[in-house]
Amino acid sequence: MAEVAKRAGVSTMTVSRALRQPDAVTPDLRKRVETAIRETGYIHNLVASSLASRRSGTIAVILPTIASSIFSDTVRGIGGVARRYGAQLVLAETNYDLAEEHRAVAALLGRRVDGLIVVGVSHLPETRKLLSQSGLPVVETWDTTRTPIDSIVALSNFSAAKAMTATLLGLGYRRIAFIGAAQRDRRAEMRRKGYTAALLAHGVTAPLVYYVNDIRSMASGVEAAEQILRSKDRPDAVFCLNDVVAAGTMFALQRKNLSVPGDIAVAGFGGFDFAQHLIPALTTVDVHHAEIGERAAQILFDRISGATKSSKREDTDFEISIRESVGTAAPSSE
Amino acid sequence: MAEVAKRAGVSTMTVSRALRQPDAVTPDLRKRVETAIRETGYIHNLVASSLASRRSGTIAVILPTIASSIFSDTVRGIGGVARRYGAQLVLAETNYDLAEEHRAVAALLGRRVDGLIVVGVSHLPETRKLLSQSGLPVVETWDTTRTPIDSIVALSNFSAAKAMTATLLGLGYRRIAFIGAAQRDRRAEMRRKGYTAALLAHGVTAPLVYYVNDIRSMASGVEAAEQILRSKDRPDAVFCLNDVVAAGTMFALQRKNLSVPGDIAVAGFGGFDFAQHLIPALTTVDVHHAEIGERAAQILFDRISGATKSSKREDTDFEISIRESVGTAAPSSE
DNA sequence: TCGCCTTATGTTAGCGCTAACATTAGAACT
DNA sequence: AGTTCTAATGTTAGCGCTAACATAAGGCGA
Repeated sequence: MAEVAKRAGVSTMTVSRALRQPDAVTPDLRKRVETAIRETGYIHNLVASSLASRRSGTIAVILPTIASSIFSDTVRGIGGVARRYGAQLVLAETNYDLAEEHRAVAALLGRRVDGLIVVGVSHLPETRKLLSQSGLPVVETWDTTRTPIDSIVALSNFSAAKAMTATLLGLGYRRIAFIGAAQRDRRAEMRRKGYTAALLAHGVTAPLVYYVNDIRSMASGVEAAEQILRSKDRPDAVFCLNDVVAAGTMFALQRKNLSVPGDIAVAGFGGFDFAQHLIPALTTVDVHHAEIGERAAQILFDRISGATKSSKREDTDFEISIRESVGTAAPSSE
Repeated sequence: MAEVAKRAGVSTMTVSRALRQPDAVTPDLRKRVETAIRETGYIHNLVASSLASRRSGTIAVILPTIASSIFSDTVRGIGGVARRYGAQLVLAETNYDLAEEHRAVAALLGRRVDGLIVVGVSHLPETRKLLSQSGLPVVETWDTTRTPIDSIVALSNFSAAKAMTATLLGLGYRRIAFIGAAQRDRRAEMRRKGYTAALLAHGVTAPLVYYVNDIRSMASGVEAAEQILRSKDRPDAVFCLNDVVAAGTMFALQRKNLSVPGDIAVAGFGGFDFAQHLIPALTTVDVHHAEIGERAAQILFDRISGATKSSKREDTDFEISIRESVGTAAPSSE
């Protein structure tokens, strides 16, 4: 930087300003600085800049997985807003593991990110402590709680799953199974509870719940289908914790010569792009992925810039999209 | 850090060492430092650490998209190796845009990453310059070239596509169409060329190429199917530049009442996890995604640690997986 | 024309850590 | 016991920037 300054005949401070707030520098000088930068091939050292300014221009996004497009639209939403604010995203993957989440949070705080967007509200106590003590803005997403760490863009997995289950009941399905996550995952668990609640509200007291190990992979649908077929009293509908598993289950059932929705209806959760294209088109709970990301990012940058002082809560909607994978249940023999 | 040092009764240097190379400190002191860290809630400032040590412990991964799981297994492969080396990943998405790639590279060099893994070998001249002048280890992947910037984990999109096309020809298909990318994308382009080369080698001089806009989305398959149906002499097979588009095309064709592979065969590229689960199971060029990531990361860390001095080239394999979406062409009337 | 205000640029002193060297204590030998 | 070596810890001097203040230069009204 010193060399650029010398070449442009200015102080390093002017170079710094030309880089960070071009408007604060006379056009003439700015041009000279830019020329000098080009000639020397200088690259602004953002590490030193972060240390001196105590702002890294970086925000952290912590999510369970980057596989299967589950959260990629949320990231896209965040990315769009981040670009407007000239911030860079650092993604960390936790693989649905709270200990890994803790490690990621610690590392990112060490890198002095300006704020964090986290998927989920379930964290280790020490992670919560770390985040709240850091004083940084934090936005939790994709789940709901009465005690967020800071701000939250909430989605009620419970209500959404309950609504889908109620819809299936309304269509005449009676033996509705739920495919949940064997691994600990609060969002999957809330969906299961929403499912159970809808059944109970309808007087059905015997939920049929099966679990799969890897909720990111369609292969789990094969597992699910096998469990379903082994059960003595076959369900007439299956509601899966997400669209990936639902698609896998739907295809696996068809491979076992069951017709969907003729013999068994299938519904998913998430409203992923691919769901509408499958044959049969997958019924799902449509969640506004990108919007969640955008709103979370907006809240975060409002806090970072100081425009907002207090934590904020926003709720997001969902829609039940009934497609071909769900029909109307034949009048049952009950 | 000064406070931690005082509390533990040591110098800051000892704290630094306890943090960075625990083995270089007496167990007794180490324990005292760890206690002090816990009591004070101290978080190691990696920004200052990076500045002082000139190493950030961070590597950049630059990819076209994080959507649709196209590169997520590659990232997973990189991540596994990075963890072993205690490095953190910073992901940047370019949306298949070289100007965005340039911006990402500039920003990441500014953050003084220790090395970069890039998808693709096609870059703006200034990006190439930036990367080679940086002196940092760079590993290009997922494509091949005789003039890599530094190291490369190569995959011949040309040969792979050629092999798939030859296989289809071998199965009796004669009017094979190719679905390519409307946007500029070297990997897609090389696949198209491989397709054309195979046709030519077989005496077919009239390639049938269609283009879709968004190669990350199954919706593009609908576009593709429409174009195919509009063509006056319908193809008997379609080879798509990737599995996502192939799946979309396959379903869209079926919705237009064509049977796959009865009326038309469909093949994809990539060997994504979901391909085998679809109905019909999707024929594809199987690429070892995770392996590409692992090998690229291994090369990168060998360079970063100084174990390797010179750039390295590794080639990766592919396999043709014929599945249900491709059968045997009925003896044609030609 | 003078002083006052505004805006553009420069100066100084760190940001919080670690490289490199200096020191010290202890072990191992004669 | 004295010497030499080794390993553990401490000291000093930055890493490359920018915050905060200081200064200089121009603009404007009276």
